[in-house]
Amino acid sequence: MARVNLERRAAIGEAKRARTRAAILEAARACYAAPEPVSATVDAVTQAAGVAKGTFYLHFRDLPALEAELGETLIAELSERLEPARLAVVNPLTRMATAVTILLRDLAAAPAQARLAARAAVMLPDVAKAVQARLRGDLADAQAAGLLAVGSVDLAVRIVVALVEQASSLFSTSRIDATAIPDIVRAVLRAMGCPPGDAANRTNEAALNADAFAQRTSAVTGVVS
Amino acid sequence: MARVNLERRAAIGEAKRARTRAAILEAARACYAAPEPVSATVDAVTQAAGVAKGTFYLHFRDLPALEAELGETLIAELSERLEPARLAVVNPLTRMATAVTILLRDLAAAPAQARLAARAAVMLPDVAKAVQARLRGDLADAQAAGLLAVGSVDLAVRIVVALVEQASSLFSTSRIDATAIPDIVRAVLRAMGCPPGDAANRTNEAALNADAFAQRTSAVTGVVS
DNA sequence: TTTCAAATTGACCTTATAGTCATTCTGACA
DNA sequence: TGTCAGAATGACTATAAGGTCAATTTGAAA
Repeated sequence: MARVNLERRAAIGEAKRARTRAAILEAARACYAAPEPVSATVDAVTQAAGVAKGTFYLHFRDLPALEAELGETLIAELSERLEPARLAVVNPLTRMATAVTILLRDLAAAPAQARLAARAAVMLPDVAKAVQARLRGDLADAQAAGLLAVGSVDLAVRIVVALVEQASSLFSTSRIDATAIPDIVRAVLRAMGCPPGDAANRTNEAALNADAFAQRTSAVTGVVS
Repeated sequence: MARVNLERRAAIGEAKRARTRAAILEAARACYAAPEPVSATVDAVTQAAGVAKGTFYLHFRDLPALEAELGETLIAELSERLEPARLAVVNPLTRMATAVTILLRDLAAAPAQARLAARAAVMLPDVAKAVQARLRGDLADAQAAGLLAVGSVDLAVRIVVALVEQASSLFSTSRIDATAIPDIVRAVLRAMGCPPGDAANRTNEAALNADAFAQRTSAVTGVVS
């Protein structure tokens, strides 16, 4: 009887395995983004993915492990979405305003994504941390340039995060729509210390920047049902 | 054998009953205000109260029913704490700033109370609604007086709530202390549309108002361990 | 067509929590 | 001091969720 090539054999299942793993991740995204909070359980995820419960544990140690991976994906997507525009804007406050505008537009356009983001910010500290790191950089620059009225950069970061998270939560429940975005961005800038007129100007500039970098939205938001 | 007076008999246990009920409510407060989020379960509450599980169900239909009652108590306490100062301030934005200052000072002084408030705002929508009703009144007045840069009163309310909730959460984890309060109040006022200088003036005025109404703090915050 | 390592399955176990109820305890009154 | 309605108890059931594993299915290679 002919010998079986074990290494070859070991590679056979990889495609199938990868497909199942992706299905579980995708189902988890859908669960976390569901309109009424489906409690994110292993049973719910596996049922949504159409696989048996045991299969879950072949691919992830437990639910937190899956959440961590999902979080990394979200961070990568956010980064890919925001960095190009951020790199193109020199003034730190306008840069921050541009990123906030793009982010809020995406969230307004995709409530499911907004729900996912809102929950990720609460449940996945790493996602929040990664976003805040960039924000902290911008605000530290602003402080160095004498543009920041808030005493500590850390507090300024918290203020921006609070406003964006609130907006995200309002988008996710459709209590506001995209037309409120400039109002929110102006409020963020004013909170940072911009005089009202200056805040309005920067918000307009941020909107133009966001227009210029508006391509590829679907690549990010199209994934979630 | 002498007859027993049944109506009289029915009233016998009332004091005992009321004491047990109060103990359960108090234990629930402690659970919700615990440093690391003790999951609020019937078992946890009854154990903290030193009563058997069945006793809980003699006094409350279920956990949501207890939470609703706890929420009403919190609303009443907040109202008692904030209304006197609010009634004394004429300008709506300064009134709002005064209320925010008093609230944040209380929360800074009592982390357990801050934790309770932070969780109540998320878990007990009625508490949040009641507070927001007052806030909405102030901000509607401000809009009528042309003091509001935010387009909709509703959005303005959300912005203030977001900032106060973020602050509450930071107090509850001791990531900021009371010295940050003026910074936060100024940021709130600026977000509403006050020019930076005006925001600073109103914040100072609010601090003086808060000083004047600083009595009785212990009556509110002393309850929670 | 047969083989077999890997992938998958789902019944089963464990733990945590909600909620019930027959039984026991308590204490003011007769 | 004995009575007994009401208060309290805690063992009990039911359910939901995490996690395991012996048995079954899959599919490329032989």
